[in-house]
Amino acid sequence: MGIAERREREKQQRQQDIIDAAERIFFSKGIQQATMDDVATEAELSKGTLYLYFKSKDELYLAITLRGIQIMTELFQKAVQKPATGLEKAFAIGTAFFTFAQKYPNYFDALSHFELDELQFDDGCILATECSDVGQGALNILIGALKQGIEDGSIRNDIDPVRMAAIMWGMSSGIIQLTALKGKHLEQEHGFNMEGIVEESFQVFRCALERKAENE
Amino acid sequence: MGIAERREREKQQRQQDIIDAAERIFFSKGIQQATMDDVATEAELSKGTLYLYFKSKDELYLAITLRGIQIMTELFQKAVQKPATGLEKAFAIGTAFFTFAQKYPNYFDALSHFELDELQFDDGCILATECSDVGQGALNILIGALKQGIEDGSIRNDIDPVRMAAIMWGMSSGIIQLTALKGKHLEQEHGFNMEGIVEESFQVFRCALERKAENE
DNA sequence: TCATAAAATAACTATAAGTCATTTTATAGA
DNA sequence: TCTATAAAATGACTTATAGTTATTTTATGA
Repeated sequence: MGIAERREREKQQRQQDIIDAAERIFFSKGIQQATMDDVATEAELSKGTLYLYFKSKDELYLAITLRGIQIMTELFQKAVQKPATGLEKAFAIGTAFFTFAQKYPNYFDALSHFELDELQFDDGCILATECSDVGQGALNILIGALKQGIEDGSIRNDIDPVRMAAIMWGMSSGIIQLTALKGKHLEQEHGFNMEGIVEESFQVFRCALERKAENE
Repeated sequence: MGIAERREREKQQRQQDIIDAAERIFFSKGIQQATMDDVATEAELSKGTLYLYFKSKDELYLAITLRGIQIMTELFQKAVQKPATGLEKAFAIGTAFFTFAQKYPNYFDALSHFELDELQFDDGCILATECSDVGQGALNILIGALKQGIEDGSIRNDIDPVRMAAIMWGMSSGIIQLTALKGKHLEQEHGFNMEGIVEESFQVFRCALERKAENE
């Protein structure tokens, strides 16, 4: 049944086209200001058609969020390719996270809002579940790096990798939100550059992860 | 002019009453679901009257946010009363921050959203400015503690207190968002308790703040 | 060529934020 | 006490926009 397959492909393509249009509108005007009519016009479709593909405006934004999380996860996967030790991998992931936030601020923003408002989506929302799952996959990469580090001796062995990954995740998110959102303000008011903040944050993590001296 | 003063007092009181009503509505239904008509009914006023006191729904929510930030700042002020050293004060502030988030989750939620969406308010918005200012005051308490710690020798002297305060602020916010929002989920899925996460986060900070051994 | 199903449309409804002409209330002066 | 005026409050109204649905268009297979 080649036709059925083609139609399915076209349907998928149309869905992606709608997300493309929604991205352009949402990212340029801001989600609050953007309307579904805007998106429909941008996608060269009627508004009703949008609702054939997405249940609501929130769900359409969630589709964009998922894209962001997927991109981030891919960056994490690439980041752990080269480094040898677990510690180095952990820092490579950290760097990738900051790079992601800088390169795709709109996706990072979407991610932040998702994490803050995740509970508002019910369990039936497939896209929300997928966002959670893919996000968990990203976290698993970090957990894996920490585990490896404990084994290869580059990371202290008195930490629980899952707990520490959660902590690093939360802390990194917080730092990036700070730098990404208030970066310019902090630079102007306090005169310190954001890369320095990020660098210093890494020092904090290094201190927490590295094996303590034997004489302690 | 005793009458003018009384009227001013009454006006202030009414404003507070509206915020009270809005809190009950917003906190129970959620901001998205709550309507200004709901608030008006709860406040036993007409909707038009609400708009005599607040320019918009967002601004009304900002008034609630400000309350939260003020409460948090007061907790910080109390927290630094007892401890002697700067390091102890810093940790007392950290504890106060976590306590605040646990005791007033709705205020913490408001604070998180404010930090994430702060830029959407223009400079003319007095309430937004006030939130920023009071929030800066809270941060200044932490900065002061770090400065004192550097002087009294309880905190290593190779850090910049302002930068480190910003980092600790960002990281703490991130951790609390993680524990406050996903706490139950993490407990069920991964079986670790939130207090442990918070405790371990403190260890990370301790490691970053304490003076290194002399032999390094 | 026609019947059918899938896809798309656009006019429609519903909801809720925000406004404004009007009414009510409180106060100061006659 | 009565009245003019200003402040405060009202609620019906406007506007904006998310979401729905009856209808139309298009593609497919017999």
